Amino acid sequence: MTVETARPRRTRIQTEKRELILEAALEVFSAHGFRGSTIDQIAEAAGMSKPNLLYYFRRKEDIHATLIKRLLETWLAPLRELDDIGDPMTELRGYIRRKLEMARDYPRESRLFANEILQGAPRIMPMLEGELRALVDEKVDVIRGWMRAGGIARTDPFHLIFSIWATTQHYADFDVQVRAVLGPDRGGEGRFEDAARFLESLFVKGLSPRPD
Amino acid sequence: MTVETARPRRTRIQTEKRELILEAALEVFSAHGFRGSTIDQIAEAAGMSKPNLLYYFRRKEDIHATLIKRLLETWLAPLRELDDIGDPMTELRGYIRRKLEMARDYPRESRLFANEILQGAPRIMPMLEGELRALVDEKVDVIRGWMRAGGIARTDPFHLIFSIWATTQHYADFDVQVRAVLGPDRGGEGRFEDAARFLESLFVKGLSPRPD
DNA sequence: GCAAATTTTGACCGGTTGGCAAAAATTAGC
DNA sequence: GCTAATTTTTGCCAACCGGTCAAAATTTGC
Repeated sequence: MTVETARPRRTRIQTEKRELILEAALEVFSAHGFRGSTIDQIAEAAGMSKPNLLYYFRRKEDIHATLIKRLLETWLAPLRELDDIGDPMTELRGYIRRKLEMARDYPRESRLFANEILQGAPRIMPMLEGELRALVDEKVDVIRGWMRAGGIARTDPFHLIFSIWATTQHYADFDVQVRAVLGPDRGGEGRFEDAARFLESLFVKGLSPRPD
Repeated sequence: MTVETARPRRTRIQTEKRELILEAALEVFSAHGFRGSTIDQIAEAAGMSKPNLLYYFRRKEDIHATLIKRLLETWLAPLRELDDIGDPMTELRGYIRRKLEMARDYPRESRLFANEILQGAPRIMPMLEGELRALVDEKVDVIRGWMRAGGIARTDPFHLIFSIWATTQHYADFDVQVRAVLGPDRGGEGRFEDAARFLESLFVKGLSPRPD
């Protein structure tokens, strides 16, 4: 028995306007959280009136839900790519770099997610306990395999994943703090490369097998 | 020229009730953010009526501001303790442990702070650019000294501090995600010790000088 | 170019929210 | 025990917020 996902035939205008609204909503929600954002704000950011916006999304919740659902796809992609075959250390470095690139290129998505988790994940709890947990369990097994094979040091794979999430997403979620502390970007290749270099060396050295 | 901080002589009841309100407000604000929280919620959590609460704090903003100001004191304390004298690696391990203990013992404060930063730090920007930045600069110098002396590996001290903040606060701010992924606490010494052990080994190994 | 479908607008509504004011109740000082 | 100061309650209001509705404007299919 399959669930009918009644494909909602959309007109050209509907497709365009919905996209416009989602873009505006991402901007607003990521900056003020769900309750902190008003439909009026989103409507104004999208350049339309509130009732007009509500013609495309009947509820504020619907916009948010659509945004979150879409975000999760991109969000878990890097972890999904963590591959069994291939050199462990190279795989992990790749994962860290991809996560860091996401924090740089999609900071609003990161903050939207952070907002949701901070408030107790009221709308995505099932996904955390289901899809996310299953995926992490799967990748933890991969990492454990690497540890047994001596490719990386034996540590807690769960907390390893947490620490990669934390350090990379920090640059999106705590961006204003990072900027305030570092001051105006002083030339060079910029913060991103500095952060990438630091994290790479921290994790590579920190996880190298039998160092003494 | 000193700024007169007109000491507001308080009665016994005022002292007690204000404390009660702040405790309730911390609970509410940290869970729902500033805009997501209502005075009514806080009043109910404090066991009093809304107008009664407003007798002690004339505005919602005032409660929040008081909370934030108080939080910052405790928040920066661990970093202030980072001491020049003493073994570098021991100092850093101590700092990591203290930050992790704070995430465990004061998760609400951590989330209050995270909420504030996430929303662009509208109320504490000056403090970030002033007090916090100065303190970090000072400690960065200490760390640089250690690096020159060969006590720890040469890496970017700013990003080192960021990564310690990120990894430790993660356990408070993203608590629900950590719980969802790890599942019900399965015996043993618990998550806290696991996290402490992992982070300690990651940073100690990752920062040890000339490993090869 | 015309009818039907779609999109946009403006007016509105009920509930919530932050905050005020004044009176009533309580407490503190003597 | 009486008075003045403090605390609490009741009642309220104006602004805001999510959402509805019906009519007007526009676009689409032919």
